[in-house]
Amino acid sequence: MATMREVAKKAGVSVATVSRVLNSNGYVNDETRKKVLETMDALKYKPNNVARSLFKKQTKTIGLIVPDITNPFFPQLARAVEDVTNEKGYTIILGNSDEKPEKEQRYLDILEQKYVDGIIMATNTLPIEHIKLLDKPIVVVDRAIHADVPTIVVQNRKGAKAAVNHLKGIGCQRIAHIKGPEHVDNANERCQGYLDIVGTEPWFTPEFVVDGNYTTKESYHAAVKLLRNHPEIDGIFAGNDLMATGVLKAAHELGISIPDELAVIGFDGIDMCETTHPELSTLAQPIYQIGEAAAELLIDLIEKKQISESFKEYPVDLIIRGSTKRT
Amino acid sequence: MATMREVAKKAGVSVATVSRVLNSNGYVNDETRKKVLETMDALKYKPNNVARSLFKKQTKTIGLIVPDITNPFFPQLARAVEDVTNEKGYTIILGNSDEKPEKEQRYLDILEQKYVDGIIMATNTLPIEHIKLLDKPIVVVDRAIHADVPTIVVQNRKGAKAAVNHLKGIGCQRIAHIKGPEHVDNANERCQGYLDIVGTEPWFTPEFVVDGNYTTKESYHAAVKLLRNHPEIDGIFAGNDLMATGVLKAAHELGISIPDELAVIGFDGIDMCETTHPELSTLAQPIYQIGEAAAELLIDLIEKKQISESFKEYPVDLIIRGSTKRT
DNA sequence: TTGAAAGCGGTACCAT
DNA sequence: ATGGTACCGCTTTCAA
Repeated sequence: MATMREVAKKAGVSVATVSRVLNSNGYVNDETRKKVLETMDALKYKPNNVARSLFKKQTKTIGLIVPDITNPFFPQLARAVEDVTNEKGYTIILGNSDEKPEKEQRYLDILEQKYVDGIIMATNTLPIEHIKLLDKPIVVVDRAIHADVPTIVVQNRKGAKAAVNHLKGIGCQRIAHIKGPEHVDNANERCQGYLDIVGTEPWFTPEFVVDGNYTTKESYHAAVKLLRNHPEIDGIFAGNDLMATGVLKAAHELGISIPDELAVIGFDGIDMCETTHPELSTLAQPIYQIGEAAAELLIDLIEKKQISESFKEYPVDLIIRGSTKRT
Repeated sequence: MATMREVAKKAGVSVATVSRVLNSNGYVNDETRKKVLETMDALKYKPNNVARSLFKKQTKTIGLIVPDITNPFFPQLARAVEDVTNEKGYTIILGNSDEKPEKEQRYLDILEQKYVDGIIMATNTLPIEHIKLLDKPIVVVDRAIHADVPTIVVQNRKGAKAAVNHLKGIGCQRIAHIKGPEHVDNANERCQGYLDIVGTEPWFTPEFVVDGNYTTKESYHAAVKLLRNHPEIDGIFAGNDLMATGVLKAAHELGISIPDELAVIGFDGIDMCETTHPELSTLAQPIYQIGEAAAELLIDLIEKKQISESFKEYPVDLIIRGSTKRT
């Protein structure tokens, strides 16, 4: 790879001049510029961004840490982040944390050493102090961890209430909840929303809340057990769509018809909702928008622009599909 | 952020010494080392990887370019790549190309300027010369583009044949194919495999091959039309699982029962196969393994290790599930 | 065992 | 309009 010095030498100018034409700032004679440009071409010169970053102290790179890119929620988010940041010349480093604080911390350290310009992170297992130690802009998505940290989330509790109310509205009498992981805030909030609505009903029992760990498989097993023990259950609100598909599977297997015997609703609004049969009702998060908003906020933070609001809570949207559409 | 100079100064040694303890090479007195280590701690010193990269000419970063991370095949692949490379101290930059040559080329340029150590790429729209111009290790996955480029793929044609033979085996008499994008090699190979088996059957007509562009939605529309025009079709081989779910939807909507009236099989083996109802038969690629193999190959290339084989073609695995399980 | 100093490939200030 | 040069933070000879 040719360096600036080589270009300068061959073109018979100084590196300063080459730098000027490269960045088109400062004065440079048209003749000279032309010659330099030609030499760059001839030498197939490409600027070395590492050197540039060293001086400028900015890498035009941002870190994106998600629990697991394999969970369909996150690719959509990542895509939005990439689209927005890429547009502005940034590139993203992707990391999976598996919700493990050590992995998160490790990535944070690495990203810091790589001098990324900012970080977008979906987590809440990490102590807030560690995040504050970072002297880089950071935006947290999906899970609010602290008022001081710029955050993009959705109205989990409100959405959960809407979900359960919808189930009640179509006539469900016994509504159960498949809950996400204990240590994940949004799982607890959604569970809380569920409890807000049915927690005081005479029929309610804590047995109606079972753990599905945000995965299809665990939800499936939990649902089979639940539905066997409690055939009276006629509505299930799953903490996310992945778990809702697990419920669908369980119902199919037990010969329970959906939505008539059992209505099912999820949360998230991932693409998969439309590929199940029946299609899955859900509380759709504006996933792409969240990613966009996070990316835009982060870039504003990086570029030290005026920040209008560093905490955004998006509403979620009740989407009624076959799994809760009774005739 | 503290720099090496600050550490050196505070510890009363030279930067060279600090560098030595940092990289544990060269001689350094135990006393001195201890003092340096302490000062590093006190100053919360973290080495600046940009500076280090500039000198070493390696960034411990690799680029991963996929068509669209939103397509469920790629997160699984990305995850494998991340797991393997991260283990060896690398970090990944993710890029979406949308199968557009300009975007691919743009990313290649950016990655080159960022001095990534190597690139893994799923594409075949890019002219081979452009790839060869790159003086960095590169591994191509999912789509073979040229014998000279290290590649990890699967036996598409063979797998497609197995899929169609399976359909025939369960008694399908009229088998159609939903095809992926024209410009994607593996889509053509799978189509070719289909034609190998049924192309010469007396009933075969080109109308039985329709385009689904590897997406659920387009496949759905194509399938609806196809099944309306040709009610005699009793088996469909879709070029990927996403399109197969589109077929499932179409069949449900048209009141065609699966698998008895219509058997459906996909290709890829993404997780989603198990969440549909009935579950989707498929030719499963060892997606995670492919990612691992690509990552390992790339790292060997980067570290200039002996390469045993630079072209690997994995077999695919016929997984029979409800969508082709006739009683 | 330690330090001085020359880079790595750019940027930007200060002269001219 | 152009050139000389110090410097970004680290690594690695070469001497001492």
